[in-house]
Amino acid sequence: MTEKVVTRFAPSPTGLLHMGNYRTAVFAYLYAKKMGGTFILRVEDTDRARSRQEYEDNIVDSLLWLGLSYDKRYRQSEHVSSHTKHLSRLIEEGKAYISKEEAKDGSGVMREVVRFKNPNKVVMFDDLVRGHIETDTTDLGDFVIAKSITEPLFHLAVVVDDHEEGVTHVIRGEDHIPNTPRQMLIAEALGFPHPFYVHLPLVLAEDRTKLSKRKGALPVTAYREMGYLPEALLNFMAFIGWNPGGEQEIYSLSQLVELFDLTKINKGGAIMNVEKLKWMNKEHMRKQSHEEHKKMIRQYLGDAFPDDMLTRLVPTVIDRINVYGELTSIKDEEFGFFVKRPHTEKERILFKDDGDHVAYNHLQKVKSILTDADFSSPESVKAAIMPYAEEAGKGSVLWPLRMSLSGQEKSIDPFTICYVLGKEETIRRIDDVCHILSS
RNA sequence: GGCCCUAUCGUCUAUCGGUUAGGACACAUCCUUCUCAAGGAUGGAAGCGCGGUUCGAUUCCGCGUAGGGUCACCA
Repeated sequence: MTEKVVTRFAPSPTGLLHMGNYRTAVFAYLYAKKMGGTFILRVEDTDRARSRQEYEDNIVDSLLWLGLSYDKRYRQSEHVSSHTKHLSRLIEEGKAYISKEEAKDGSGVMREVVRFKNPNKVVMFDDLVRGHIETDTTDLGDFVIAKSITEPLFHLAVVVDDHEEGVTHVIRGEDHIPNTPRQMLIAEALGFPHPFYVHLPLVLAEDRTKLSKRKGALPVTAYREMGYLPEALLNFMAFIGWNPGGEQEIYSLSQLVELFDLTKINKGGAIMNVEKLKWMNKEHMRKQSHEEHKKMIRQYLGDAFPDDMLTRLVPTVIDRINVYGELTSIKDEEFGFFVKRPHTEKERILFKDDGDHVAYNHLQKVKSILTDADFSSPESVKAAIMPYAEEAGKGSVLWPLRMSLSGQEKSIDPFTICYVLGKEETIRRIDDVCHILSS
């Protein structure tokens, strides 16, 4: 019988976390769920001076938004008494000692810190993605594991917590590889068995260095604010450094859980490509229902659009954006004319060298066709108009029609515009333009 | 600099010794089209170098090269 898998995501609440950070959470979650195990969120707040509640809140928000629900959540500071207990034992057994030395803050005052007594040995472990790694710990020296008996530091806290929570797989970024030997030394001194180590390749910025805030990495909540779908972001993050094989790329969270396989994790770091993320977002948008589309679009378009008009407009909007947030900048230009009648000068209505009367006659004819036309879909409108347009010249008919309705040189096709506007408004706009042309 | 890790198209990747080295994003061209999108088709584009092992290496090993990570009383 194999042991039940327990993984954890252990961020410190000292800032807003970016995709590189959450990507480790994605892998830890996927593996735990795949194995029917437990996923723990441990907030590493041992640096009490830098830890902030708002950052912790942001971490929780982000995780839940992504769909990475944890089975347990706690703060490392809640376990200090346990850290202290094990630390005392280490000191009693001579495996750690209190050292009086000058504070590193430059104040010159003498302070006591707790150092681990390094046995100076070679430690080795078999990383589940990188294979065998061994390090001579001699050059690590007697490293500090606590500021005082009641103020444990990272390495000690991690080792004690992972053991007490029964963590079986430590899944983290490869920047933690150098920390692993220290933590193994502490675990051995405490008599704890070693968990499996899984060091993930790093998420890189454009310059191939570790992604970081100062290189422009955004907190994941910023992607939410930009109108990305959590499923898309999750899918994207799962595919940085991992691939199930095969050619499908769009997967839901539950499918990812089903497919996840630790042995298929890559070793090399990967640059995150925003263009691909946008494409993936569009693919996930396409999987949403009409109601979901409408709800999201309404958030960005506001109340200016009557409900029935918005319903008709939804498919076109979805077609034209990759991310909902794009609507913020294009809504007036691309969709504003639906709710605000365009004001168009005579010259812009004319197609190429056509004269006023040509456009006027075409519009009158189209108007009479549309008066009896079926407006139930863009296709039905198109079916009504096209025979005449084919006969009279498509540009000469369709350009003035589209300009009359939208006032835009570049816009959605005229049939869809008619359909969205509805018969009454369509005819009203044609009349307005005919009025201008005949004056 | 010490220690550690990594190496297939511009980018993300497939290949578990034998393939015309496949896919996706991006890009280009064409089709569609009154315009702009969307969509469809096509195309260019890769195994870091040198040695081994092997009948055969992108794949296994070594060396080199390049890149990255890490060296706190942060995590």
